[in-house]
Amino acid sequence: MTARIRAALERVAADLGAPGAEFVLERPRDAGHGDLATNLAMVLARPLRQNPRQLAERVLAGLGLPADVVARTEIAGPGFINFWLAVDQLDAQLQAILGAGAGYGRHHFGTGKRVNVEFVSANPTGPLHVGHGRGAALGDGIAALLEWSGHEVVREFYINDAGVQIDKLALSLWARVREAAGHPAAVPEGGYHGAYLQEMAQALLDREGASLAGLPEAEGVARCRAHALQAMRVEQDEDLRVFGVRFDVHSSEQALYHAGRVGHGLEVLAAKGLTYESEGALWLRTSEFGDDKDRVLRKQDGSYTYLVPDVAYHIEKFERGFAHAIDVWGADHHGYVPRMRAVLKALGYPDDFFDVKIVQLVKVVRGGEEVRMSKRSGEFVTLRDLFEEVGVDAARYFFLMRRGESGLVFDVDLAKSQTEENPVFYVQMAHARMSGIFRVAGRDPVSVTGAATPEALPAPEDLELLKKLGAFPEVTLRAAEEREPHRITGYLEELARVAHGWYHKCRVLGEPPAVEHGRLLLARAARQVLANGLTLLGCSAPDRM
RNA sequence: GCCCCCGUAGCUCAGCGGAUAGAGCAGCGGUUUCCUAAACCGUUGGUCGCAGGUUCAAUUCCUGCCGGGGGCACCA
Repeated sequence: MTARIRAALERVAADLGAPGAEFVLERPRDAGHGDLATNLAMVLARPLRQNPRQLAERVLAGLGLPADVVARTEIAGPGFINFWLAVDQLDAQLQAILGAGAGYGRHHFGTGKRVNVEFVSANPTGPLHVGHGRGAALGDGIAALLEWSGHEVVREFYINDAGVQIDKLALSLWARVREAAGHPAAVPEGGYHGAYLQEMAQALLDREGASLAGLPEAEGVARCRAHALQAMRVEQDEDLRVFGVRFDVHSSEQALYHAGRVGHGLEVLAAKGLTYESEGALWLRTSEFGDDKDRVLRKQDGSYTYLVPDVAYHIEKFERGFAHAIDVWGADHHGYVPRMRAVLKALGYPDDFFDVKIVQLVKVVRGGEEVRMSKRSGEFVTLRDLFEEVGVDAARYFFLMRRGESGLVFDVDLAKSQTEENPVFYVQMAHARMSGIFRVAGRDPVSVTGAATPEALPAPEDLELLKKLGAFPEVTLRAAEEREPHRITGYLEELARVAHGWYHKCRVLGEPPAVEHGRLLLARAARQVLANGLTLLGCSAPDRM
């Protein structure tokens, strides 16, 4: 439908002497401006040197769209052309929703493209906290949006299992093991003080025996390192599994070294002439590609900086054949973005290969007071604490409600509340109500088929609901293009509001047969779209609450 | 000092360069013989941080300020 009008507009633009004019044909925010509106006449005003409203008349005269497609048009405001679609197009829209079913809202612009979405990638040095949860929800949400647009998506978790932080973890656990066995010991400067390491130490002693604490330090630390890495992985994986996030690939920093990928990365950079030696260190010329300054790759002491394995990792992603590599990073890494961009640009990768989505901090509020978290002191809110308290659905939904770049206030009381004020509840309730109609009717929604005549949907609320349902594919398209799941939550809340209003105003069961049938179709469509949206966000769509 | 993000209603936030800037909550006023009142309807409330610029058109793009947050390493 939209495509047909767009094509007609393009033809008229060409006829008027402005082929290829860039105009917009969209669903206006204000229902009083029709079903579709275009700014074509205003865009043409400048090149054709003519008044936009006069041009709009010439455009309309040249369109020649039949009355069974467009029922009415008008020229409004500074030169907008508004279109009202013929009413029987609305039944076509209803059939499109029911016909597509669980696939309604999917797109194909990504077909044939492989995309890598890397997220969470928490250091294996402690339990996942709420910030990781936001990253998990966002990364999974973006991955789902990309799948919905036809991409082949790989969800990937990068394990920073090498480097200084892991050394500290191993030393910290070793200290706890010694301590628990009655030896004098202290968690080192800059180490991890959380209670979870005391528990882990005790569990390790129980399993291995007290002799563990008497091992020579080097061996004891090595044992602790191996155990801590493994145990943290298991714990994080389990949290994520319960949270509904599954990864296809776990990439390990250690493995990158072992597989020679790090050396390969350095060779690739050197072969492009991007590196040079200075002051005993090896540098990368990132400043020529948008970074503030050049960056060190190999320090004076011969060890590599954090950048090296990370660059090697992104080279590897490119060489694995991904069209896009999307990283979800915490706000504390945002300063790192220009540097990585510079490197990949220097390597000559396409501009749209690498994209970073930043998630700002999460502020957890309970009873109107902020719940503080501090990894150092060991007092923090873990992801598990949070979703065990509010439920996985609420946690995922809340994490996705805001754009990643915005700070997020997570109101625990609101997330738990079973009232209209809680957006997850509100949206799920709308789905449950639609389901309730079929339950009372004793019918399977899928069994309701056929066409809806205009007489079968007599109320303005019927048409309003149908229109809102019709907007879903545009929302998923834009959300996928921008990689912004919060657009889905916003839409679902609008849809839920319209659906609740419709439910209240428009009876279904017991109406004249034609109306009952039309509204059952509409309820089925609404239930489908609500379910599709919730599924896309990783939330359940309950039939009753 | 430099970089990034944010600044929109009392609060939390939406708003691909378009029309009279929206929603939820809070406030005020209503609604229930009814498929879940766990709901619905109406209404009050705005210098879109400030100043320039580009444009037929700027909350949106650009520049500079102001305010809030985050980041600045041969740490990860």
